Amino acid sequence: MPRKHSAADQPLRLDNQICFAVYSAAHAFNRVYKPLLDRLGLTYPQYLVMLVLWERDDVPVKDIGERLHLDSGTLTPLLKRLEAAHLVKRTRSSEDERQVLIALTPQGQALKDKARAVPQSILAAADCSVSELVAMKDEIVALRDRLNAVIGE
Amino acid sequence: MPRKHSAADQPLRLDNQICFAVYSAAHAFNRVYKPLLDRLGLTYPQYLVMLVLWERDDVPVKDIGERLHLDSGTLTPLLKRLEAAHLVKRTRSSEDERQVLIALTPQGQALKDKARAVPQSILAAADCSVSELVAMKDEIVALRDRLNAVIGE
DNA sequence: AACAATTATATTGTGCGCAATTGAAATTTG
DNA sequence: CAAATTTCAATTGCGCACAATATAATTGTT
Repeated sequence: MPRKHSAADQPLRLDNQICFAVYSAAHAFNRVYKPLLDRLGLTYPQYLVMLVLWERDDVPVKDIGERLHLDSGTLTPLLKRLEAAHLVKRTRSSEDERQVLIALTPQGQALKDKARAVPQSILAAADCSVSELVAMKDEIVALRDRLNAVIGE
Repeated sequence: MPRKHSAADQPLRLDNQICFAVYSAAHAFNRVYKPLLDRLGLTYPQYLVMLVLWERDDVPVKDIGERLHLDSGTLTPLLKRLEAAHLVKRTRSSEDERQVLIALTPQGQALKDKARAVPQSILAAADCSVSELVAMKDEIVALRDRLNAVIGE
């Protein structure tokens, strides 16, 4: 008897690819964030860096990179733009001259208050319960970590 | 009595953000795909375009853009690179001179065979069952579509 | 101490991704 | 049918993202 077509039957179909689901969801998030972050004067990757710094300040570039899985090629120019916007200060560590420590300016600290409205707006846009989102987040993180394990880190 | 800290308590913590889970998962996929797609001479976005074309050929740029949620600013140069690689041909439609139709070359068609190994490798890297992946994919697509609904499309 | 290996950041080059604008072709409207 | 509007692709400019390389500082080894 004839079977229905399933994902396993047509692995090259775009709509069967979880990677495209993730890819397009990331872009959708970006588009939802854009107007919210425009008010803060931040791009989405800059917002991620600020989230890291709002948790802990005065950290080397490397720590931010490990947290966000980004390298210096991405972070150096991004951090220079944040410095130009007077949100962070970049200073070479005196203990280890190789390191550049990133500290928040008073404006950078103050921006955290304006940022508190952002997660609420995102939650509203996602249009589902917090517990559902947390469950999905945990699944996606677990998948991400398995993928990262393959490429060795 | 004291409560445990939950995601809802600390909405600005990086690890509580589903958007970062999605963002970092997309990058993880990219890194897993890279060595596989290098053998095909494709980047990941180029691979997505080829997936669309392998399903249906000879389509206007706009159709590809709608399928992948990408605009001409992204697609025009990407398609020119695919043309330079002799994988597609770009021709203005005679019926509607505004449209540029994208057709696969014989090499572009032939590349599909080499691409069949890719999804298997990704499945292995994801290290979980097909049914789990399909379930996650459907959840992520549903979330993406709710986000897209908010920004109006 | 001298040398080699490692580490942290910076730089260069390529390819997205998207906003804003342009220009040409098609459609709608008066 | 002519003018206004809409549509499609291309272009420009900016900001990631990452590979590859460079440079300087630190650490490890003999």
